[in-house]
Amino acid sequence: MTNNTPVTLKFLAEKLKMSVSTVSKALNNYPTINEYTKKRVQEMASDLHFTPNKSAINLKEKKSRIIGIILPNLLDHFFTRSIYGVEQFATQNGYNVIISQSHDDLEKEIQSANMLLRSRVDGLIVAISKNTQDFAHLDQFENMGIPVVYYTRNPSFNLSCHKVLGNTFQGCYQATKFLIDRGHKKIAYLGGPKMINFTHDRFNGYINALKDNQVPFSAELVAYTDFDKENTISAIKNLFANPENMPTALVAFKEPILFDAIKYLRSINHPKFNEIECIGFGNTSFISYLDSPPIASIEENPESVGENAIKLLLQLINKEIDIQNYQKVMVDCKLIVHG
Amino acid sequence: MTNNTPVTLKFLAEKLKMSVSTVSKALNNYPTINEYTKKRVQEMASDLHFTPNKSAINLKEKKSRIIGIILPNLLDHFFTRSIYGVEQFATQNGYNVIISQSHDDLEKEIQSANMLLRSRVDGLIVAISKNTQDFAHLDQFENMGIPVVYYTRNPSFNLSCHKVLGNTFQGCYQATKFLIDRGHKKIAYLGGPKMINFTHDRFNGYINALKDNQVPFSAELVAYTDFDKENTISAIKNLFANPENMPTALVAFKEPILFDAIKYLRSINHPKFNEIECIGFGNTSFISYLDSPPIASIEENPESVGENAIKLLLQLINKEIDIQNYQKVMVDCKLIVHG
DNA sequence: TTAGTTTGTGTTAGCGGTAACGAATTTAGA
DNA sequence: TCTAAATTCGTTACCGCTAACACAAACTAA
Repeated sequence: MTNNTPVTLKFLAEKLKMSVSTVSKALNNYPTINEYTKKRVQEMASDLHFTPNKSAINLKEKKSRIIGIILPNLLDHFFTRSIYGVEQFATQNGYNVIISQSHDDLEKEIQSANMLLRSRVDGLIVAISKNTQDFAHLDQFENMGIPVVYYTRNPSFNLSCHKVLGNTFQGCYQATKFLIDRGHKKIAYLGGPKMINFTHDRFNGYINALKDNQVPFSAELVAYTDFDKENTISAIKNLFANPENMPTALVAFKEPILFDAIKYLRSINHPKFNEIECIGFGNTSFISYLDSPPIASIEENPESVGENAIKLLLQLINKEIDIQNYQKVMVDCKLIVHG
Repeated sequence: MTNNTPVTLKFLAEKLKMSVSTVSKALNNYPTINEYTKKRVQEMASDLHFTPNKSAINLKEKKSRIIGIILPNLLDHFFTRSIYGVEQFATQNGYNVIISQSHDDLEKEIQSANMLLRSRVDGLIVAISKNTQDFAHLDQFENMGIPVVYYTRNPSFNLSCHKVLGNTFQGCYQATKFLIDRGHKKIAYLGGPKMINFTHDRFNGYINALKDNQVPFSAELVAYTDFDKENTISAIKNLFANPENMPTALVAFKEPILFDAIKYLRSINHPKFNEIECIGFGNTSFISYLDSPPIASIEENPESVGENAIKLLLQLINKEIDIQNYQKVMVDCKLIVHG
């Protein structure tokens, strides 16, 4: 059943004994084409399963109607959920999406960027790898007039770029405030890698909530970890080291890390384990299966982050916003209290 | 910093006072071009950040070096892990990957297929939606000479297609055998939606393990559910309804569903709860956080499934295997016994 | 009747590359 | 010294599609 002659406009034109341009215009519903002619062409096209060649159109139109996304990985539900928001809105507006994972590796991120550049994407949405310090591979896009929107993970020091972020300050503030309102005075904070930009914002949310509610800050109650379990455990050990200053609550920068912490605390039979109340960023669906679940989750609304990123990107593509007029969009978090 | 004149071959040629073809051949390292000329061209190209336009190349070459993937969704770790296998091998061979989610919706699957067809992907890897009965939108590809490999979810009745599957029969057999070897005689089986093709294979694995080990089969110990929690609970109620025929072990078709089952059994304070041993398909990372974890997991090796799919696809693209010579590849599961 | 409009279709150039073919220059062999 | 064979680069057609422009036929108005 394999056709050897591809069905092109030219092929249709020959079959119909018309010119290619008439066929093209008929298929694109040009007003200058006779209705009867349009019908004939469109019928022939569907009979022969004509599929326009996107490469040819891209070449001619100088746009691809493709949006590129670069993100660290697809195993993190934050990212997969954010893609959902991007895809929805992109598809509605006639754009397709190419997703590329960097696996948090700068080299792979550069490869992905170059690939997407060659593919002449109309715009790029990117969450940078944790090692990205140099941005030459991403700056190329703007140099070619292709807008770039950084989302979530972004070059924090750089103001000359478009950003869409979760309002992680507000999320952490709200969580801390919630714990204070429940009577906690010793609230520990377990932060993430200091290279990732939101780490600092979250800490500020924590600090500000303490201040605004006259809860004294103690440096002993703050520790940092990364995505490694061992480091998390040693951070937790430090937080719970001083019997005079024992935390009764914990805010963690990411839920799986919080689960490691909870698991450890239980494994050592912490005397007041049942009284410790925890909150982490994420709102993982697995929480319902845990025996000692966090009291609440900070829902980061990844779909909304993704949707805001693509909305901004499309405005930039359509020149509704000047590419040099750098935007910063914040998406609020929501505290989900678990039954 | 935005360049208004795009850097094309023509532009380079004018700068260098050479012809486009010389520039093209120099960049592609043709042996007929003088070494010194090549050096000049390549330096100029990198100075001006020349990026070849993929659309133009695709149009000329009649291939895109893009592989399309259609899958139900990215929230299921089986699929995201399988993508990893595909991407790795595709990238190594100079192919890029476009991922498109169907969200288990036939209409979206058709849209994705048409989009990928217009993009002239060189090959397609697809896990069909649970509602896909008609395959016209996928058959188009083969009609145009573009190979399609079905993976995991595939049209079970159709032999005229390429398939790469997890050996779900073997996985379920092994799990059942493991439980038998641990002395269980009453092993319940919780199956998935009957429309999904692997459901039947898994059941056969279960049945055959029983037979081969002279464990009597009881229809009371078999129930089916889908991805809905309520249905899972009512299935579990049925399985544990008869006090004369109470299961001591359980094999479930997917881990999150198994977790729902475990949670329910514990919530009703099942008298022998601690003695019940469970196994599910998946090997979710969350298992380590559970208090009553399954005794083992059936690791489906999604990365390997993905890798086998792309390997087969590339062989088809390269005509190392005839497109009509339909292949079926099985990837074995592995039983992972926990702690 | 003649000129100006309207309507419908064809001609053609160009998007950015590739590569077959031709042509000019240099080198080698007799 | 002269011819044949390399070596190196340019000319050109083409991939599939779009759209500006040209153009012919039919229609309208004066």
